[in-house]
Amino acid sequence: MLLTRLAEVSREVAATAARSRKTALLAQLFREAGAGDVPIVIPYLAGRLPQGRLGVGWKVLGRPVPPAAEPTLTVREVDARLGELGEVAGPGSQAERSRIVGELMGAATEAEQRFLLGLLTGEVRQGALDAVAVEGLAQATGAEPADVRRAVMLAGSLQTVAEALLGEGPAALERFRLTVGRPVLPMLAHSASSVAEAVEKLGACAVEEKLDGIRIQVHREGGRVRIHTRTLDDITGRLPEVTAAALALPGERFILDGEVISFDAAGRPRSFQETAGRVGSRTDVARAAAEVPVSPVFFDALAVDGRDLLDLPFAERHAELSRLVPEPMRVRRTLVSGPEDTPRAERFLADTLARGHEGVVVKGLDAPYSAGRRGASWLKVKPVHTLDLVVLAAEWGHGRRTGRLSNLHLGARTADGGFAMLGKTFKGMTDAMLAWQTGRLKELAVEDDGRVVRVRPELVVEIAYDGLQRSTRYPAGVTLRFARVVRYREDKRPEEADTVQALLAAHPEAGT
DNA sequence: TTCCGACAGTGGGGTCGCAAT
DNA sequence: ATTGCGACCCCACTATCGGAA
Repeated sequence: MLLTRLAEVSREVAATAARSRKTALLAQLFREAGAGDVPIVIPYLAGRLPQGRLGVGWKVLGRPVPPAAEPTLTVREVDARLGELGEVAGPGSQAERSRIVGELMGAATEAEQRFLLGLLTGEVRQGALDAVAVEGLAQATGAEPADVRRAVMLAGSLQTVAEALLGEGPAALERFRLTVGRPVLPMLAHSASSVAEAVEKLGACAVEEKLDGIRIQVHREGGRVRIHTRTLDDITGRLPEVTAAALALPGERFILDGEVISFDAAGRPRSFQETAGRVGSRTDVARAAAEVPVSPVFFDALAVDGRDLLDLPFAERHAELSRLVPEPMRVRRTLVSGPEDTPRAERFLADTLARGHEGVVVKGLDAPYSAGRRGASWLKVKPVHTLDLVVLAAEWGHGRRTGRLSNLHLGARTADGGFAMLGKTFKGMTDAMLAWQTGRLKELAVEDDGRVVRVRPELVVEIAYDGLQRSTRYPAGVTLRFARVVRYREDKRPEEADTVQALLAAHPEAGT
């Protein structure tokens, strides 16, 4: 199959709004692709590269090269060239990658170049990624979409399922069962604004502490332990403590879901930055482990004694977890009978925060484990802080925000009457707000370099955020975590905005 | 040879709009 | 009405490469 066909379908998919039409377009293309091309075509149209990391970004891509006049590239050729990219390493590799990419781009037409660029930079923007590709795959093969989705969750990979399905037909889906040793996409949580709201929605529930660490899925089969992240990366080698803990448990074949986090000598959780830095260390794990030891803390069991627990109610899965994992290695929790019992949930949240944790996750007791989804039965509740900050500048948006000023630079007042930038945000704005702020900020503009528009610091905006992080990037030494716009405060003048000093005083735990 | 800056990739994430249910 | 998905981009961290010292 020619690459130009993929580029064409991707453009069509991007141009249509209806999901059903996107699905139909993808299904048609999957049918056209022969058995040899399908393993490449499906990931490409789902916006991902089968090879994973290639070491190609805007720098390696370099300057645009003149496009070819005629489409001649086949998807298999492209796949082979990109495969080469993953192979090169060591001195001179960056230049070599640039050369390969340049050659590939030179052989591509303008439309193909656009498609490849999106693929390589992870910005396909066709409004159809994995989930829509799954639907298309189901349609192309006559399988039930729900069965395909489940197989993808259990296999942890769309590609594997696609190959089996196209080779053997819908019967192949049977093969994809929960297997100890093969990672499964984890269940995710939605947000709720208060425990009262969460308990109201879920009724009888468990309220669990939410630890601010890294999500882990631990598989043990006999003496073999594997640890995976949320995106199913294998990080076993970086977490010897977790491997040891799993081997010490009185079970031979299990899959556990939990969090890995670092506690200080006093037993308080270290900052997310410290835990994440430790988990990210690969070169000298022994030293990293000595400096920042981590502990696994589990909250769910997907399999015990090789038995698949996914479809059991959470209450039963947790009972299995409790049998296998001793208390300190499980998250703390309390059971709440329903809305009338909300005060208990609120006390538990207050206690959890006092112990230095992020918040709580409220979980319905009846719900199965929804692998790979944001199940409505897990609701996280975290305290939200707000500040009135001043817009210092804004960046021009992309995609559906093209032509709108989108990403705001936020400043707090300093002692000398100026403003210190604390970070940026593009979140929380409605289309109406985007339109309004674009007009207002243009009035205040003092400079536009085509990317960033600097403005007179006069517009006050209310910002919600989850806390402070240490920063080497910003002058105050801190930045806001997960900042988002709540509303504009036209009733406030910049002199009334919050100060850096007050912010630091409000977050002594940031330790600056 | 060693150091340091820039780049790539990965972790954590919230909210909106739209299509589908 | 509600749900699911994709788009919108953030910041911090580590590893690696490439060029400067």
